[in-house]
Amino acid sequence: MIRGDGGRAIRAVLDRICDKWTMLVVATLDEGRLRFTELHRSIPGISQRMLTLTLRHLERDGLVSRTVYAEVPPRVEYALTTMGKSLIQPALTLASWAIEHNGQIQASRETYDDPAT
Amino acid sequence: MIRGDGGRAIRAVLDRICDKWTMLVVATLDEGRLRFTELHRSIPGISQRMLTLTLRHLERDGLVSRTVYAEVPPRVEYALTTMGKSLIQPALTLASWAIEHNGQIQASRETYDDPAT
DNA sequence: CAGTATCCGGTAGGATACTG
DNA sequence: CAGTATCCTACCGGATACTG
Repeated sequence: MIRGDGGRAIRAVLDRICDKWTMLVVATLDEGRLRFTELHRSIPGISQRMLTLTLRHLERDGLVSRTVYAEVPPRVEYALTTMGKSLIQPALTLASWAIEHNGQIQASRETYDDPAT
Repeated sequence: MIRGDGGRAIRAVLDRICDKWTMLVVATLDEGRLRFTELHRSIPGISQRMLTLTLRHLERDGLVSRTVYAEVPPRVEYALTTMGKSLIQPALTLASWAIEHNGQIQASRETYDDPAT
């Protein structure tokens, strides 16, 4: 199935979720709707710029909803849409694989990098 | 789980499979062991350079095995390792999600990009 | 608070040419 | 056949400063 369309299907997802922050933002929002600053605090290391960009992309793709409240000071809340939530399970499947095989991969790298072998 | 370690687990996979060609190479090798040129032909658009790099990374991570036959002209065969094969299922889960939601995402983008709205 | 604007360095990856 | 070696560019993403 992956190669069925010349890789376009799988690439469609990968292009969407494989940047540095998207999965992390989605995973964070899985715990509930959050404001911009709360997200910023919840994701260590992300810059304002990248958080904004990531959220805009997710909003454009319909994975995240953005709600602006007409208050002073302004309040903006982000939440996963139904489609956004549906991404969590496939992502978890992949995450499980990562956790399960991370040790083996690290070991393989050390062997590969070791000039003595 | 995704955020449990600050996103390191999921990022470990993503960093490994999210470059432009890795998943496609893995998926192609799922159909059987192949030589360099066969892979090159099977994956439209990939350059020799990127195919080599991708294969080296996969080999380093222990996902792909490389067998050199002492012949003239040289023959090199690539195949998925057991761990490499184990990546296929999680990848398929993600691919299914992609195929299932691609239409919805495209629609969302068009709405988002339409200045009339 | 929730962004935008600008600058800037590193790197992914394409094109091309060469080799054991 | 199965790669290296180089060059070159686009763009990802960090740092910083400014704003409704």
